[in-house]
Amino acid sequence: MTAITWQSVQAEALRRIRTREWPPGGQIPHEADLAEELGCARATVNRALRDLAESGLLERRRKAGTRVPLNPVRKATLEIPIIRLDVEARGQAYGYRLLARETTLPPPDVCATLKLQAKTPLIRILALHLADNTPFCLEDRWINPLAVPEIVSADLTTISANEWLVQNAAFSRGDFAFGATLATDTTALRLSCPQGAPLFTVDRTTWAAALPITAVRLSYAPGYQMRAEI
Amino acid sequence: MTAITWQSVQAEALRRIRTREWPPGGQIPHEADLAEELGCARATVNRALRDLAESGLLERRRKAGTRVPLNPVRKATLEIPIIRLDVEARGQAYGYRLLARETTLPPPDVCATLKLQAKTPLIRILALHLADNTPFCLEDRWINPLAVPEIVSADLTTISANEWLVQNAAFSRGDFAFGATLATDTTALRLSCPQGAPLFTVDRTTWAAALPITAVRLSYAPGYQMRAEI
DNA sequence: CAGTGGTCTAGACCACAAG
DNA sequence: TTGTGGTCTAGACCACTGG
Repeated sequence: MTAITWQSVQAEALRRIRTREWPPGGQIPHEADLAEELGCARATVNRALRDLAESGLLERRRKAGTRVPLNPVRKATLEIPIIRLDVEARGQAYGYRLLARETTLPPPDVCATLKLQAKTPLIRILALHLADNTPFCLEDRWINPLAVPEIVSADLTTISANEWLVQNAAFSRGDFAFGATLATDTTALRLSCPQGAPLFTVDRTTWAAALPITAVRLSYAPGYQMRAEI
Repeated sequence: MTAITWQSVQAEALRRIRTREWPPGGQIPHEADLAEELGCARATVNRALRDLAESGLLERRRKAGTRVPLNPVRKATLEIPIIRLDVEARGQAYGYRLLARETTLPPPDVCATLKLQAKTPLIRILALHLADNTPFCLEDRWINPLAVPEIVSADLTTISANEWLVQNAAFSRGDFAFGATLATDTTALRLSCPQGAPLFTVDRTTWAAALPITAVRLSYAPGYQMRAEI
């Protein structure tokens, strides 16, 4: 008969935060006290409060205790699916077209983001993702063949580099930067959109430990929105 | 003498996923088996695998067991600070200017996102956030006074609505949509940027249970990037 | 129906950091 | 130094869901 779950403890904690029974900037009781008050084990309280701390609603420090932050930095979770699934989730038919593939020396900015010597040849991929036969997203990618040697023999005309890498190059770390850019003339042509249209872009870099795997810029067709919840 | 932590179990699990010792699409051993193999308690294995499942690297289902997903949907964590802290974290001086404040009937699209009757008057705020005295972000906000009555007497000339709401209106749910828009003439004027510049925008709606609190569009000055890690 | 993950407990020890 | 959260354990029961 365990009516008390960590979720119920969490809900009660949330209530106290919202009602300011636990005021912003203030300490809250120790885990042990709360456990006794609520009639459950300390581990249960720990689970509830740790979870709140991970979403930014509490700050916990050993010895210092737990407090309600004055300026909570909320954490939203962003789901990063492969592009094909993103399209299919919208109920549209996915299409893919490889526009270019070459092995060449990367420009300085790509070297910098990947922290590579300028003389390392990389594989460059240019590809278009389609939704219901209209351009959805333009993929401009650089791949480090030293990190994923199998890529050189991969057939990237039927499967996108995006998807191939997700399935074949487990990475340990990735950086994302979201921004807005103008459609240049060539980009506009490829995305079938007006020149000068505002494009939502994602710059992403992935690493296997210290070894850079790939850097990619995804330029989404006008109107695209990336969603998240909190 | 507990040399085995849930982090070490997680690292071992990650290794097996990366080396394909646990292949994509395949089942992995039960928690109990793993616990025995690794010489720790099942709770420790549970903590490690649950955490991996939360980042999308494993799929767990009662009775069905745990498997490595074929197309992992990775989860990135976005930190959403109040704008002032965002500016200050860049080492810039924060500034704020209230451009307009009125109580009026919202346009249909705002009613729709907030799921309100068209005849509900809302508070509209237009404000500019500055970094080192240059425009950083334009805030166009609608607030439901029924959700936060105290707002009507708040002095929003010195503290931004952004900050005031974070501190005074604990919300339970929020939606985000990130996109790119063109700077219109008036927006360009306010952000001191060329007309037609690409702007990174965030549309955010927050709720207290079923009660809509606020809808806001943040338009960032050209060049702004939002970052995340995985 | 039965196997798997989900969770709770009571107790213990430990790591960290504030004072 | 010492209080606080972080974690592990061993065992137990439960909830969900696949077969």
